[in-house]
Amino acid sequence: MKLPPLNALRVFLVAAEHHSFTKAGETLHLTQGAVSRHIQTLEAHYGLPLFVRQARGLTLTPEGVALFPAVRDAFSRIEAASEAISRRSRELRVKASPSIASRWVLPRFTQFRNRYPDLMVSLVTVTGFDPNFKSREYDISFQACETQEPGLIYHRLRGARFVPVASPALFKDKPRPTMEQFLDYPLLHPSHEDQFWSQWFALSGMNPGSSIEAYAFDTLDLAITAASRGMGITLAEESMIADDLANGTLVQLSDVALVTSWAYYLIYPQELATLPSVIAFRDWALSEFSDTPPLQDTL
Amino acid sequence: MKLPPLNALRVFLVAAEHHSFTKAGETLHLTQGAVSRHIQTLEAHYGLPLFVRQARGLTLTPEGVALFPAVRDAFSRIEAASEAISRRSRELRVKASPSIASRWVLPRFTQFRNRYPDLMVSLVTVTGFDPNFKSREYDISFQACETQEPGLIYHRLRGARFVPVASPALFKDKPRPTMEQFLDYPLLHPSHEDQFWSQWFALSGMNPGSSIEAYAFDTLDLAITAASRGMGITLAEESMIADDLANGTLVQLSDVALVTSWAYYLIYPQELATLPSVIAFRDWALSEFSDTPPLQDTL
DNA sequence: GTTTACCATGCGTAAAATTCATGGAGCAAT
DNA sequence: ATTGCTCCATGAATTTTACGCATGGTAAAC
Repeated sequence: MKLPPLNALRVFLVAAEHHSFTKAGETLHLTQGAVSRHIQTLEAHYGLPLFVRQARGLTLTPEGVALFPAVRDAFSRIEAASEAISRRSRELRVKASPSIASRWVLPRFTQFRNRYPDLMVSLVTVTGFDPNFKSREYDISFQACETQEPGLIYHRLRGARFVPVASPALFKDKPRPTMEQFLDYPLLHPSHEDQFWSQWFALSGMNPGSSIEAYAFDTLDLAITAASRGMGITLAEESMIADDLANGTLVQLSDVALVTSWAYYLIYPQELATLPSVIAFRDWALSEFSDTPPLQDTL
Repeated sequence: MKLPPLNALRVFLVAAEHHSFTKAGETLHLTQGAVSRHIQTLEAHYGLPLFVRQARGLTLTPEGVALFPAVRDAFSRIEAASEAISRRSRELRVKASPSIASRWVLPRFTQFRNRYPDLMVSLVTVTGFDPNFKSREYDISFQACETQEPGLIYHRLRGARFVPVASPALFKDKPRPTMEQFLDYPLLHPSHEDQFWSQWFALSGMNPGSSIEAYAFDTLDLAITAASRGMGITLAEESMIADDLANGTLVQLSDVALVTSWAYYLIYPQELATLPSVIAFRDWALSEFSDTPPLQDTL
């Protein structure tokens, strides 16, 4: 394959569009002389003239006419593909469950955006997990999970640890309840399915019986919000309540923590592992969210 | 329109095809280091990697995969168009009537081919004249004509002048015939239609009567060939018999020349006027065939 | 451990692109 | 004709870029 000088072709294209070397030079931020030389190079390559130079204006020779649409199409094809792939490097869609989104990601999100102002980061909070990223609705996902799918890269962030918390207003002037006194208050369940409270009591050596008066919530986030409004005592994932404990909205009622068998992971498809946006977000998330020092990346 | 560095794109294409910078370098007659730098340039332009470098071999990132077909298609489009237009500059189809072809063009043709060995010149000897070159079967034409069509460029070569010639063998030991004795020999007509002999005799002040014993031929060439074989006396166009007179195959029997109202022209379409092959052939033909010094080209 | 086969990179040089300044050709208006 | 204007072409100098060379590093294979 013997291609003509490609940069000269680019100049040819612009010159042919403008019917002027001078205007082409302005468009390309070149002098008129440089344009002239590029065209000469191209004409020498083909051994024939591409433009008819007249004092009144520039016209294409039949060969120039034949060349023009091919060059235009070829370059617009390259341009389109380039645009497509460079957009992928500037956009990042992060998926998180509502709880993780509002309690983990959002509080720290502006920090990330400030560090990478050119990156268009969006937060997707679909519930349910598309395990193979087949829907392509997001690029990287915060996810609590136990199994690993092939083709995906998993970075463990931290194990989930649940501790009992409540609003200090719940107790008014009374002293904080001991473990045994928890049952005097409404127990808020952060899940409809998992029996977090039963497991936690078992861990503490208690058996409060099966009839625990309680409200159950859809998400961990909602249970925490309810607790912070004084509705009762809930089990909250430690990493989600740092702010609330710090500003006194919630108080931790015990050091006994229920450690579940699953952990939170940051997950993304292997084929996105080379994207700078994915790499940047991963590195940031690991340093922010992990409970262990950053590991050597397996990549 | 902001295009990526085009030469780097070319290198990317070859490297992607070979899955190797080293092999790409060999193909492109570059060192491996130069290829590496081109790819770096391209990756810096996009801000993302296009190749995954492994010790075992090179693979494309998803972005590289997306870019590859676009670049391949774009360059092959340019290549096809380039091939089409540069072929036009290397080929030239010359049209001439059989007489002009065999008596004018062919004897001098090798001279032209030797001067432009890269040019593929072919001689087309269709009879009949496609006045607007619409059939596109030939690029430039030798043609005797009186009228001019718009869109075509005409270069006058020479007027047609007919003189009587015959083979010296026709007269054996007898002296060459005078004008009045021509009728003792067969008169060969170079045309079925035109009454060249009647016009020539009229020019000479003779009236031989309407019943001239004669053979008529389809072309000027055939009549000359017949005369050179001793079949009789013919009227021959001067420029066609230079060789025969020089080597004694034919002898000229009179200085009286019949000058017709038409002339021979070299004709080609205006849109081919910029082709180097057309220009080269035109200049050569004018210097070889013209009976006047070269004119300033009107183009 | 050693070799091998890659790609990356610092540095010096060669080549190419670009600018600047100037010249020349065709056209239009005076 | 003459002048002025608008383009493109071009010689020379300069800046920029590409390239080769030699070397270094890394991961797999022997």
